[in-house]
Amino acid sequence: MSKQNSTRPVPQDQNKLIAQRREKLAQWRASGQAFPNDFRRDRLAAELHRRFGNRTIEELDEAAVPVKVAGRMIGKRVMGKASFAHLQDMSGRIQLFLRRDELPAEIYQQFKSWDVGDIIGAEGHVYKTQAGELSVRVSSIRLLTKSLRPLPEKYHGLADQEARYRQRYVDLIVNENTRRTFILRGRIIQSIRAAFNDRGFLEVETPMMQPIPGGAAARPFITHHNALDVDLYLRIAPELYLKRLVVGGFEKVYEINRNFRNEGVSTRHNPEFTMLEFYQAYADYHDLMDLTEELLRRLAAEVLDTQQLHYQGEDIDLRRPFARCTVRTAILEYNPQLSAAQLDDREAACSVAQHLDIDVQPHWGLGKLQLEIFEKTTEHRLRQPTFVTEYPKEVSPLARPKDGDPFVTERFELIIGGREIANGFSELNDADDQAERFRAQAAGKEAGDEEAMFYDADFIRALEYGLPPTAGEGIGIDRLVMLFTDAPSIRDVLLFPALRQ
RNA sequence: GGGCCGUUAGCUCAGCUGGUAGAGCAUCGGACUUUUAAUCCGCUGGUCCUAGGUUCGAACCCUAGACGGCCCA
Repeated sequence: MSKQNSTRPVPQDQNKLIAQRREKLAQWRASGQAFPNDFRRDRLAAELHRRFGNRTIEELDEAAVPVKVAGRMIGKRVMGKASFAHLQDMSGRIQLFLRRDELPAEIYQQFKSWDVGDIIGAEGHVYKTQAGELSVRVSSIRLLTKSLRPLPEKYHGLADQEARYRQRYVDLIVNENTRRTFILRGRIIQSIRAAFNDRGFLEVETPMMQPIPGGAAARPFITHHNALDVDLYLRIAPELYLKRLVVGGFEKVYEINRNFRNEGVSTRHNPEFTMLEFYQAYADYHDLMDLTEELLRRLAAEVLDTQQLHYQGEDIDLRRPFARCTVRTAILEYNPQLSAAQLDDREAACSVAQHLDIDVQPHWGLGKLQLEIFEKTTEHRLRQPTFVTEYPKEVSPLARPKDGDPFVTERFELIIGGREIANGFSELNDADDQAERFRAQAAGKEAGDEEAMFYDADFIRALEYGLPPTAGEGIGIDRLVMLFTDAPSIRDVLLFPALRQ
């Protein structure tokens, strides 16, 4: 296909197929209103299958239930004086059965000239064919919208990845699996809302445009507000605003919305992606791990009707208790050649990292080195659901230090299929400690670390009013949907993934 | 940012060692009153991603670029 001119006007009648359809539309226009909007359907395809699918031919003939259906004609088989067509609506497909002699004069001739892809409305009664397929036996039928462009071939559908992403509307028309993925995505989000509402959480919305981007280590997008004449950042996380709400007394809050990170695109990264974040006062990271485990089981049961997932050829069982280990013990378990002493000494860890081809930066401390070693050697090997805990304080500037071991924090990540699904921790609610951590981050930024955090004075002020002991967590919705829909790329779970123009 | 692969009819794809491009489906015309990848007969349909270059001659070889896929950073 032509890639460069997607924003330029395309020449009309650029090929014969479109020209033929335009000619049909021109004739249709000449005969009256070509785009009528007064047809009302009273059934969806799935409803017909559900209610009448197991009735016999005789029962259906006897009842002769009148129905009106509408949708896109996705198949058409003309056999002379009788025809079959398939109509696709939001819920599924239903076959139409038409006989010339049962339709008003001329209508059957018109129907024969309509094209696969046209939007039609049909009225008739519920019927079952000799082959046993539930159908609507049509007594009248109308063309509601002429389709000017031919659909992809019915058997192979649309296979070209680029076309599927750029023209998602076509992908959705012809690829059942694509429809299924996005229906499932909607259900997952619906179930998440239900789960949090049931637990007494309040759904909130916090700024997407922030004067100080915070809550994560990432490069932000910058935009400008003309009237106020200020630069604003698209948020990289809602975290600092949600914690302000807990200070305000909303002790259980959650938000499902978009985050933006100005980084590369890959099968796991899109510049805008959807995140669930939630905060619960009077809880700690252990409580959140328990909650997360229950949440995933509930979602799977509600949405997939099973707790055994199949992801890219791998079985992932949510029924078994999720494994729990620390960053340090996980590294040692998966790297038997390493000793604890090598992980606990900066010079030794630095040498280990360099041998792993990690591009070690001089300002990295032991905590950052441990994290890099973990990500390089261990994370991708954690296939079954695993909570990895006790991330170093150095790489967790918003997390509460662990009592008795202040080198690490009360933080965890949930890894499934080698990928981070969730990240949560007991929140740092010591305003002075947080101010100190922000200063360290700001110093890192000065030194050239583009992902380091800004000092957010208002957030410190909020903490000074008192944040109750709180735990908070973020769950990447896109990655969760990938897992549940067996999608190899994040682009497969985004309706309109980011692509070059 | 790097490596590998890809881009040919509306769609899915062939196209050998460089000799002027093919199939299936769809479309169009015809037949057909229970088909469902309907069937049968006949006919259409091309910016071979773009721009240069090599060559008597380029879909094919070379260079640069665009877009996409996968992997790595």
